[in-house]
Amino acid sequence: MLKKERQALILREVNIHNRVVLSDLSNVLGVSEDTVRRDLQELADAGKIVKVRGGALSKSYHVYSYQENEIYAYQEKTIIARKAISLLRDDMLVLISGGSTNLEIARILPPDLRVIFLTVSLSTAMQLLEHPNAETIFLGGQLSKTAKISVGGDVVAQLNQIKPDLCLLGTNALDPTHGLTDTEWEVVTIKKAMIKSAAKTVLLSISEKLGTVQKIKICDLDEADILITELEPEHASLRAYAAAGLKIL
Amino acid sequence: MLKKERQALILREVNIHNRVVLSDLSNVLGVSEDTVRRDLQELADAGKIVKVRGGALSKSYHVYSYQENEIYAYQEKTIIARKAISLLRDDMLVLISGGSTNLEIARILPPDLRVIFLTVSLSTAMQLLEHPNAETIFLGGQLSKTAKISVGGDVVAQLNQIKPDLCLLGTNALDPTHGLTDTEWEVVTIKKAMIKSAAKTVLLSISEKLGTVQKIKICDLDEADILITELEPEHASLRAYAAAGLKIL
DNA sequence: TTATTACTTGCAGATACTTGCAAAAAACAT
DNA sequence: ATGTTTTTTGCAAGTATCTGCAAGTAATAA
Repeated sequence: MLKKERQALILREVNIHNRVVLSDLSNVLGVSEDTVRRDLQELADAGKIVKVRGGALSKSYHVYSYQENEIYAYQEKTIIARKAISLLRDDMLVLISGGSTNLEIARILPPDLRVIFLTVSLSTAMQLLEHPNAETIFLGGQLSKTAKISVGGDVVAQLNQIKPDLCLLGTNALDPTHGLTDTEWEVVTIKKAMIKSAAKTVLLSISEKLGTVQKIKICDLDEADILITELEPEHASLRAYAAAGLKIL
Repeated sequence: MLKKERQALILREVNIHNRVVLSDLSNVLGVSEDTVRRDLQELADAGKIVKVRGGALSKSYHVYSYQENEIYAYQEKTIIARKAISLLRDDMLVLISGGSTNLEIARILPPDLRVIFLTVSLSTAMQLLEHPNAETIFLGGQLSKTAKISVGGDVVAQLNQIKPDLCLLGTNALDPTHGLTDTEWEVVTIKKAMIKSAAKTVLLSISEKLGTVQKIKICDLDEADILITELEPEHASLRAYAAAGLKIL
């Protein structure tokens, strides 16, 4: 059998069934596993499949790619993400919300970190799945078209039954006197439940959002524990938040 | 034998069998391998065949290679999606699985259709959220890294408590005698529960998957109700499935 | 931990390809 | 027809690629 023929057959198999196993291919094609492995490697190098240990997967299963340039204030969010990651330890149970900062956390999560994540956000979940050692549990429910997260009583009920070590909460608006606020009733309900559920709540916010207020209140600042921004902890604009009882990172 | 004559024979052989092997041609034509190699090279230079090491392939054989970013068999999947959509009615409760065919359904869903979707697939859910009138409920649980769907007992338990009108099930492998099969234990468990839960199950499959078998069985064909492929319902390769009790669309 | 499985690397035999060349064949002109 | 030119062909030497094996390493499972 010609090499190209063999590779075309492999590619076809991957495209039809989404995955192939190396040893199966070796049997079916009548060549050594080494040869199949090299074929898979070539197809992967050509970007036609995704090579994984013991076989290969169709590329369409990995279409979710996110373009860092499109994210507003990308630099700041990366700094925040790094700080947040420093709080994570192996075997923690971490509740994580949606938003681009949390997406960035999921993206740059150290590969060897073994954490169990609970999330209500579709995009955060998608990104977490790319991580080799993270386990991801999605709290299901009715999906909000705007926020792209699970909302509704079911989610709150599920949140009441768990006790995560940490909640990484993306914020919409944050103010020393008005506390944590947001725009959507459904989202507020979920965030309230998340904060109540977690042992510690970490607020993630770019400094631009400091001192801004939205229409619906989630909670006062003292109900959260840690605030992470891209600024130095001693920065003047953070003093009011430290005074409100938040630990600043 | 004249050179032109020889090349015409080679070209015919390539067009009929999609492939030729250099050594075979040398024997059949009674010329040295070098000569055949030069002939193949000329035909390749003229763009009539594709030269590969050890032989040559017909140009159409390479169709599979040149659809990089596109979904595999996109045309076929669109046809299937349209047929599946014809089954949907306002106010139906529809269970929908993952896979690119279901993604296409979600993408081309008529905007005025008011359907409640239940899904375990992250990407299907994402796409459904783009629809103005569809309500989407995500059945949460532990997420499978490979299939990107919720798996585990929780999901099965949730599925047991609902009675959807329709289940749109993307298939991996389908065979008249071996029934519906798949590659992953967790996925099989979920699909079983989906089929059991729904009043009617619709199997979505491109014709290439017909007659293929994977390692783990989901169910026999008679446990599903409708089969949708891109082929005409009367097509010969569908007869065995109709005989097994499936309605063909 | 150990056992197992998959992967990497290097290597050697096999196979296929390139190049140059000279003989054979074909084409052409006289 | 005959000789000349051009093209084609087969061969040989050297090179490149492919393939399977083996030893060692890394990742995963028990």
